[in-house]
Amino acid sequence: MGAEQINTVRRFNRTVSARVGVLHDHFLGRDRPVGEARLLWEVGEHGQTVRQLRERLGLDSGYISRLLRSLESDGLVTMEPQPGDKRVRSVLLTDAGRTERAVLDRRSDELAGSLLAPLNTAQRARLVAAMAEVDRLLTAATVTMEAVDPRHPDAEHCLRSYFTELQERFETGFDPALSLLPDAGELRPPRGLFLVARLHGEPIGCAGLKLPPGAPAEIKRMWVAPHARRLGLGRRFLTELEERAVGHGRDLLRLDTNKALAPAVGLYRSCGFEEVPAFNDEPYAHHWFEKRLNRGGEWQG
Amino acid sequence: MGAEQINTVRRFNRTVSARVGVLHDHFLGRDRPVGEARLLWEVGEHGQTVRQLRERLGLDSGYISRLLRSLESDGLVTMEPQPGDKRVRSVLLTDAGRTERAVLDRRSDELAGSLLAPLNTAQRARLVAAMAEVDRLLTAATVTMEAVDPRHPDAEHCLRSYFTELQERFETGFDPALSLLPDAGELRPPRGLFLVARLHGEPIGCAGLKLPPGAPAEIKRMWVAPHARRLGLGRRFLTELEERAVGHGRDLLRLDTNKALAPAVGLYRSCGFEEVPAFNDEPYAHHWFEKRLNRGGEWQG
DNA sequence: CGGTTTTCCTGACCAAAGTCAGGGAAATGG
DNA sequence: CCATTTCCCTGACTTTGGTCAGGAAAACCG
Repeated sequence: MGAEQINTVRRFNRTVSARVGVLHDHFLGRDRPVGEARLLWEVGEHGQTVRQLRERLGLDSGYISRLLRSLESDGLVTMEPQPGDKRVRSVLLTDAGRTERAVLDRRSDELAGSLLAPLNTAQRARLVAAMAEVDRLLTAATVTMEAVDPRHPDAEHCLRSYFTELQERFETGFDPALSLLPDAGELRPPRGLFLVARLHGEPIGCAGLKLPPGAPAEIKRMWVAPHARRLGLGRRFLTELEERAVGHGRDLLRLDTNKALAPAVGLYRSCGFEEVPAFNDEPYAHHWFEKRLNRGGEWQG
Repeated sequence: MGAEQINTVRRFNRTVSARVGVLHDHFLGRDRPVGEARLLWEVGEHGQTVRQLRERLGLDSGYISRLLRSLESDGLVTMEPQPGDKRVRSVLLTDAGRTERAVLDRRSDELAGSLLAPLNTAQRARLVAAMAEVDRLLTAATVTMEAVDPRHPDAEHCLRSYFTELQERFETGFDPALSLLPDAGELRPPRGLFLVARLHGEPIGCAGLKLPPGAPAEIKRMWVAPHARRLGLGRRFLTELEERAVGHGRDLLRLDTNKALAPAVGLYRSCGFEEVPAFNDEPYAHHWFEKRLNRGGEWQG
């Protein structure tokens, strides 16, 4: 990335910290400490466990406990042990808490309005569009990818969602028993690997890589959660898997896919995969692709 | 502004506070309090007066004095009375201070880099472009406009810059003595008014309005500093002056201008001004415009 | 020249934010 | 069923950020 880009980002950071960051906190915490206000906000309509709050806000457990006690004594939240595990405590908003949260909500609207107010219609439209773009791309940049065991709860969550989606999208439905499904062992070192993408700790996508000895590497079970699409995650999965395949000394990467997954087919093509004749008997596949990896992983960014 | 716009801005505020704001402070203040780090940064290469620092950071005078003393005892800054006015104290970075500031600088680069790193080339380019747009428009939204006395130092600063610019741009040069210059009294209530635009307290533009009894209102001496152009300030001045003219019961607004000021001529046209025959003997004018204000001030956002 | 204003500094004070060590109850794992 | 771990709470503590009232020195103004 160029120095010019870095400078633009720095100017942005500066302007936005000053204009949005500071105001945000002052608006939010007008009649109660910012910490409490943020916490109240994070509890949300449906309640949260203490652990979830701690992770999301990145605060010390003792500190958060004290903040919660303060909110509780103000009658804004109630706390009760979870049925399943009585060590874990759930935090719920009371009616008063909900009211207070609505106030924060309104302030947040006010702040947003105050940013737009001095601008004319055309400028507003442009600012809002640019903000949406920044939001989308920063969110994309926040997504982490990590290799995990295919039995990991996050991995299993993604796989279940993946199969459910296939059932809905394939004309013929989808029966895992008929498909050439790799078992977990094939997607776990040393015979393969399995990536999970997460946003704020929540799993939002997965992709597996088979590394069979003496045969080309093969991508399996790539999936991105519907609400996380259009963030370039598919591309990022492919790049990451290519790099890892190269790292394992492979020079050819394969995959098969179903015609119902049109966006995926387009993605493969645009990432340099070429359609080839069937290289397996997967009954649900209509397209087979492969890509040479000689100097792979550098085709884009 | 629509609910959809507000929501986009709110999502933006949230994402950006979390990603940029928090990181910004933590990166900056890794080994010294954020307050001190920000202050050290603001002192900058060329030094600042205490007053300038106070205004820019918006901090209490006692607080800033203590922060400075702490930086001084760490050997990062020196303070000395200004030659001209010994009450005012100038803050200067020592070599150690410069080194420390360079560290902050590098961290700021790192933060910027870490935001871009997970993205591919195309995404980076789009993010940087969108950030530049947000920066530009938020800066525009930060500009304040205030009516001041034409003798106010900020007003005089703008007027001097304005005349200097006219001298450079007019083919014939510009001699104030030959021009139909309103005296200060004509641009001060009750006979008129004078607006100054400021960004972070610095004057960056001006515009005067004559409200002669029994004659149409007239715009005079509109100027925007070169570094603040393309922010829509010209439009904003016109809108503001139109509103104020309407507020004073006027229904016609006039102005004259020189052909060397092409962008201004374009602006007047696009804001609904129509060219009319000369209505005065201004020797430096080539174009005369007017605009009906029946329901003025609502033509745009 | 004498009163007023400006500029910065000082000391006293405070709340918010955060850290750390430990402890009790519940769950887990051999 | 016992040792270990997990989860949270508690109390004691520190740092940071910030306010306020006043005060000394310099500059300004009539």
